[in-house]
Amino acid sequence: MTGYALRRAQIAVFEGFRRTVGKIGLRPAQFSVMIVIHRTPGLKQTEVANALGIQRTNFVAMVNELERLGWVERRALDRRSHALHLTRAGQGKLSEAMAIERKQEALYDKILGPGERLKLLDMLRRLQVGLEA
Amino acid sequence: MTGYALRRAQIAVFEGFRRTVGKIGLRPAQFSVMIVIHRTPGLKQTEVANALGIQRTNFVAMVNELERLGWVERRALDRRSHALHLTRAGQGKLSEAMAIERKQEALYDKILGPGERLKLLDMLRRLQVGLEA
DNA sequence: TATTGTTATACTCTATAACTATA
DNA sequence: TATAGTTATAGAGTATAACAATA
Repeated sequence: MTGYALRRAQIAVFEGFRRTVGKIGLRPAQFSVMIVIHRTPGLKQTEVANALGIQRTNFVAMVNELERLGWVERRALDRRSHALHLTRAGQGKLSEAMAIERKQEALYDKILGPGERLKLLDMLRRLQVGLEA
Repeated sequence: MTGYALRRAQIAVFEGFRRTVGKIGLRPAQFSVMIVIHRTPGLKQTEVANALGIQRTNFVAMVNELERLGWVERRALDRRSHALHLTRAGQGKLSEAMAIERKQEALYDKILGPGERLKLLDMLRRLQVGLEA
């Protein structure tokens, strides 16, 4: 029941994401990656992947694509590890995306009623952390 | 942000499902299908698929497998449509699964605090319905 | 003509094993 | 010996197009 409700709501929200933020060429996972790199530039690939619950093995292709798109760059830390940074184009793209996303969040606020969205985020976070512990 | 929180919580809850209900051989989607058939026996394939947001084209293989497992049966309504019913074995399997799932829901209750789980379900439902409208 | 079920197919996401090179 | 990144690969889940049989 809880799992089903979560799944359906997540699908609906992701669908909204694709219709809005998606228009400028960003998928949900790419958006999350760029936000982490923006907030903590210089993290290693594996660190970014771990922070997002992505396996480092699947993360390689993602970084390849973001690099190909010119939004992210790998900088050698030593001869086996790469630090991730947003390029100037990546910063711009992320700003665009966040502006669109803010409108979506405002929509969720409207649907749920005043203050309820923050309450929802808190419950989701507690549920996730409580289960992963 | 909301999408990300939803996704992470959903993954955590599904992971819990697989570790518990999954032990008796049911995946989340199969569980949801069997619940719908249990609540409204005799629905056509397409009706069950629609109720769950599954495309009828992808639903064929799911019903095939549930039939092969002996939990669901197709009964001809006319010469082109099938009504879906749980077999006796399917009823038993679903009862087992629901008993395990109830324990999981109790865990979510404990993690979230008294009454909060119902509040969460209500918000998720309103968000989903609000977005699909 | 529209509906129901179906097949084929492709694409994304995710999971595992194994490898290279470096620390 | 452990770590970081990588490749290859397989399995879910999901999406579209096209079709046959039937209403």
